[in-house]
Amino acid sequence: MSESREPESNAPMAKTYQPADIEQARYSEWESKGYFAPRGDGDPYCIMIPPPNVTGYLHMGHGFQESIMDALIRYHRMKGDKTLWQVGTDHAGIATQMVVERLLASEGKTRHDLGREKFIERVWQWKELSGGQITQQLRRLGASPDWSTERFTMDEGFYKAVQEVFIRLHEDGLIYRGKRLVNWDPVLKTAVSDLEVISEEENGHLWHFRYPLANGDGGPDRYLVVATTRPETMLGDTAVAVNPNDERYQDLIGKRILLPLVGREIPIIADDYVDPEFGTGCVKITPAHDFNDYEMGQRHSLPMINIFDDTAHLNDQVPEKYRGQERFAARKQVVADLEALGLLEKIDDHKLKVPRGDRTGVVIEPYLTDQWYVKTAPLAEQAIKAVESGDIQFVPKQYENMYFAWMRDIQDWCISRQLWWGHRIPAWYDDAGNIYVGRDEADVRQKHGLSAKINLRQDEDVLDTWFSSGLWTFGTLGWPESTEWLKTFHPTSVLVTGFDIIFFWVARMIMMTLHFQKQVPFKTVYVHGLVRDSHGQKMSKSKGNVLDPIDLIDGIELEPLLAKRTSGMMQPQLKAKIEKQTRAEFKDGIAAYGTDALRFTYYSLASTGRDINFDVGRIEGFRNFCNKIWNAANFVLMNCEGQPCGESGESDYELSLVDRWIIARLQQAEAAIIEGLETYRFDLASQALHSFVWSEYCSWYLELCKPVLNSDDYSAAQKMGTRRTLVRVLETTLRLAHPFMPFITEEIWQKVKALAGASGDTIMYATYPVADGGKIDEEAIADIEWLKEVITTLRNIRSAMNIPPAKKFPVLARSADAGDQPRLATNATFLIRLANLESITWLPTDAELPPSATGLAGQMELFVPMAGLIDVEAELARLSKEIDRLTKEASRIEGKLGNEKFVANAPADVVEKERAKLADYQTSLAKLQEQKVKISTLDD
RNA sequence: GGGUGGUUAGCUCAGUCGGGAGAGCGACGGCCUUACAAGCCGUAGGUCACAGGUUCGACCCCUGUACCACCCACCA
Repeated sequence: MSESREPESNAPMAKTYQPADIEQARYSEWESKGYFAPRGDGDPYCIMIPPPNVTGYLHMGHGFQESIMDALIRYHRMKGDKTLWQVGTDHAGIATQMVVERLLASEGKTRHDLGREKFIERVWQWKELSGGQITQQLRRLGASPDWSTERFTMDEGFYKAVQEVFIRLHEDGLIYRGKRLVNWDPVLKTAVSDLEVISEEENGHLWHFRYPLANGDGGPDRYLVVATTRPETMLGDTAVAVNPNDERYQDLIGKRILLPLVGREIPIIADDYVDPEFGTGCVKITPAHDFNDYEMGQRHSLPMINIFDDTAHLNDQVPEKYRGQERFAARKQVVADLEALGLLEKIDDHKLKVPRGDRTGVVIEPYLTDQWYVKTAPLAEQAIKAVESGDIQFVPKQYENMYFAWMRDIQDWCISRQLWWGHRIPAWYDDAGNIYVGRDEADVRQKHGLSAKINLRQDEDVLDTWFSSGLWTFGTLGWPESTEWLKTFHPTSVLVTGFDIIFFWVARMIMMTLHFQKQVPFKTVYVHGLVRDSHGQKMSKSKGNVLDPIDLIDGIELEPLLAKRTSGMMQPQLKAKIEKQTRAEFKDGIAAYGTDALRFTYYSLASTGRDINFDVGRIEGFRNFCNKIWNAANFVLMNCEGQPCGESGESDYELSLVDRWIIARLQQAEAAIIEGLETYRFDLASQALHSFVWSEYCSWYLELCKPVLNSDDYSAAQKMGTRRTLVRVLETTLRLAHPFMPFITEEIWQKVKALAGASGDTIMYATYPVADGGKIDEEAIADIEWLKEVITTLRNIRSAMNIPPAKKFPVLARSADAGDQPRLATNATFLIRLANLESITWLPTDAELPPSATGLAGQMELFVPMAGLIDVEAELARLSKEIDRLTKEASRIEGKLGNEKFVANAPADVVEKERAKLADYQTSLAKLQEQKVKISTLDD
């Protein structure tokens, strides 16, 4: 990493592009000068950053997402909008608490050793220590948020907003406390929401047990067979259910089972839920440990026996033998004991969905506890309408279906977490168990007229992290105060996010914001895909395929990269494989590509609605693109510095055909790039920019300038016109490219702005180019396209004939098209230079031709005399190939035109076009065939 | 079980209104040509997943199938 230095506008440009020399220095300058803050009186434009975890680090997904936001922000800032990019971080309750607990574990302690207060202190310390990392990394990406208003979801203001929201929702009857089954993570010892449970299919078993009938009901020789995937829960069974219409069991409904191992008598009940086709048609019912059983238990008023403690070990509701056993140990024991009793009928292999915590990966236990809930139905109704009405639009649109499907079937949201790190729930209990909600204890006492004698204790739990992030768009702008910023920037313009948090975050933000702010939080949701590795694999530590955006910017040697990928692994046995893989893919480590190249790679891959596969080969190509721009600028400066180029508004210049052509192409590029930005097609925008810069400006325009600038045949006015165009198109291109490649564009812009007659302290505030249709000179475009075709044809002959690049040769030309001769005359200099010709001579149509290699450009025939140059065989082969191609094309069109229905039904202009094409091909074919005959005779 | 997206060159992907299949990277051949070898010039490479249908005409519209990815759902 290079040391940062002050940018020097007057210093000559380095020979090659060295991003490390410019990026950090430029960023410091921007930030210190306060360029990122909103300014001016334009239309407000605002993006809220999805707040990354405060103790997190930047990964490829962030890099992608922030790059997209920054492009939008820089584009709108340059357009003159009053632009705010609100930045901040999230306290990320579970994730952060887990990190700190892991730290404690390495010291041999648990959070309980410290106690709540000390533990929270410890988390704050950790936050102060590591909290700056991700925001520093954001800076490395060139992100331009307004750092002066940075927020944190547990800062003072958020604390107030969260309390306010909780209290008001409670007052509105939209928050309630209830005892019911929740998803319980026995490692974290907290409830989690439905979204935090990932169910995946795993191999398991279906155990069939015999449940004998109770003594008075025909037992113990009569029994039912129940099937279960979770034998240990039988200790909490309070019924067996059958389908009411199942003929096999009609006589048993209402009778009783003597539950084995436990000795409890439980009823046989009838319920429609039971599928007679599945298993034996008999289901054991454990209302306290299964969501379906819970509902059935409620329907039939069954007792609910909770047999687990909060770590999923058996409690004293079970026979003594099993108490204290871990759930999977208990499973084995129960099966063994039932088998010993002769009650195990059989064990089948069975695939089942196993619910696991998304953080811990442990099996989630349905567990009966008191929790706080948000009643979501009324909120969801508004949220659905907002999207239906188009007040909020998803890009791409198909995500709206996903959103609707979830919203229409939304469950109440369990918002309490049995954690320590987070917003503590503003509720207090008296000794009688009455609940009071308020800002603090004093507020509660005052509000409810509770004397100091009454003992109050605050709820121990904290709120789900997403509860506070749901307030992000308005909470960051000062709510509940009605601030100027809130009025100016809310609703925000667009939310840029991944599909994975549409339910977690986007949906909840929409509900919360509509309820409290009476506005949508954002007008557009741009949903981007997941960044995967080059083979489409998810990046993960255990796969060892993780790329760090900072490593792509700064580069990294092989050894540190290996160390990074193999350290701190959960599964050390994968180390060797990852090492081998990494060595194979990055035998020389990763080069330093710089931020601009990384960003451009993201844009080029950002088509909508699909994940992106990140290939390091791509970034190299775009680093080369940066170098291309760098060198083009070098060339422009070499030719323009100290020379008149109309920088002071002089008008005594003359624009050539070539100048008018590149200006026209620039307008087209501008239109395409803006279209891409406006429609979130960053791939199309970046492609348009790339091809304009490389394939038009560099490959053709710069080359076409050289003859003008280096020859005495052109007037001062013509030269000035060319220099003026050269530098102004470059300057405009830099502005066009700035949202994508902020650093290199600023660096070069500072050096060319004066020559281009531009001024300003930073390109960030320069106006974004707008296409001017009046500058699209169709004639110039047609002429230069013609010129390119002629040059390409001649280069093609050179290559096919193996004429060395340095060897000049003469060319003869003739044409039936009257326009060709003047075109040729006008552009002869360019032709000679770019095709490296000795001469070019116009022939009358009836002139005698020497034996030549032939090429066609439109109607014009180009001849390269063969004397000493041309390989007859090669030329025959070339002609044959071209004749073949044209013949095929011609016959295809003949077929089409021979079809009466086509001629009758297709639009006239289409038919006419086909006819013209055919005529064209036929003329060309005739010429080539004539040549072929002529050359063949030489062959003998 | 329901739903969404995808299948186009060796790889990664564009493809607008239905009318002669494109880009980048890679490959191959030739060049240290006075901005750039991180470059220049040229070349090759496609049964647009498959099967039907609509149409004068289908990568594109319709139906079905296969495979891949993802989302949702309570079958013990």
